[in-house]
Amino acid sequence: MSKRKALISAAKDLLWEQGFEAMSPKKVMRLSGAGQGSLYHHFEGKEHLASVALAEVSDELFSLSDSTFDPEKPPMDRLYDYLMRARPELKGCKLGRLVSDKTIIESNICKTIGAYFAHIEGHLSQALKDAQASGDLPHYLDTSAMSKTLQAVIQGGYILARGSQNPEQMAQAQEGAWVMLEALSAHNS
Amino acid sequence: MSKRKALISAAKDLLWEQGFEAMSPKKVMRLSGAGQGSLYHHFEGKEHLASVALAEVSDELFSLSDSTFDPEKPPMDRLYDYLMRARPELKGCKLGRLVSDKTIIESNICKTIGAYFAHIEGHLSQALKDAQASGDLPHYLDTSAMSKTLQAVIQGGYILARGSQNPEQMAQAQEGAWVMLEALSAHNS
DNA sequence: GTCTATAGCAGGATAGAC
DNA sequence: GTCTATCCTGCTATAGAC
Repeated sequence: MSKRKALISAAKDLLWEQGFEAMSPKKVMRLSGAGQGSLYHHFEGKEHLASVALAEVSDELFSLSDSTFDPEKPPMDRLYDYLMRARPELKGCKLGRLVSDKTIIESNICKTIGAYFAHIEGHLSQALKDAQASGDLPHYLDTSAMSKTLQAVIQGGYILARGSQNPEQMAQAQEGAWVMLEALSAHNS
Repeated sequence: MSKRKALISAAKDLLWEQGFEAMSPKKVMRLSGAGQGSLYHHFEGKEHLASVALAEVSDELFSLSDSTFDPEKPPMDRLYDYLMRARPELKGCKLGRLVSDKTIIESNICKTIGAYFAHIEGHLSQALKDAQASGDLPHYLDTSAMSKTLQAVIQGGYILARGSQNPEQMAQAQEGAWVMLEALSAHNS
């Protein structure tokens, strides 16, 4: 593996484990086995490296979500699979975890995160509309608002789990969301 | 105002605005008008100061939530008031904002945050149970799971809003949660 | 492309005068 | 209690050899 790839890989790991602030160039170097020279030859600096690493992470998460929201699947299955998927409760969302960082918010990396959120929201919104069209959910529901709500349940579940140091918090947040959705669906039939 | 109080006040502001990592002793000193000596006389160090400051924040948030969840109020009103309360979308929850920080998670401050989450969860859980008792919500709903879900919507709403730099994301996440709850309530009657 | 050496600067804390 | 001076460390980046 080239040093460039090793650096990106190490950065991805550290960004997820420790966040942007804590991802120091030295840690990246140690974890990747590359020296200072390689880092600053391939990247303009820490922020640039993080930007490239997170673009890769974003790609991976896009793929994962596109598979979860496969339009061939019945809409309620898509919603179930998204809501109930096993998640790294205590580590957090690889992108959402970073929004508390000031540098991230003020940089272009923020756009990567926003684009990811918008992508998921689009999938959720579509699934909810499809569920209405197929008669699984009542038409009076505001699918645009609900798509943000369901996405927020996941991002918030990570926060609760980390704050309590208890993975179960995420599991219950997920479960509760599905229960509510299912109840709305049942009432509609 | 004593220097001690000034330091705590400055720390509270900085912790909310910038997080724990970014709250350097120097910034606290500049904002509070106190010198190094005062800081290290009254507190053991940065972490101790943050701990004291966040204990105060926790107290304030406890009071706010106790007022929101006044047991005299009808349960659905309590839930509405909690879910739809205006919030500092882009700044985030004064406590929840900090869970991405490694130092916070590994310190005793984490317990303060966990206790706050548990407090809110208790209020939500009680309100949901009361709503069932009063016939506002169907009994088959899992109130324990749903309380985590609703709390996660708020915490997650902050994440979405910050990641998109768009306050509207929080508003919609809130709105969607209330719409779902209301729909479950209407169906029950 | 990759390395080591070096530099500038800020974070975090201590010492000791007042 | 509060101040200033000082210290050590680690973060971030540059320089220049190989």
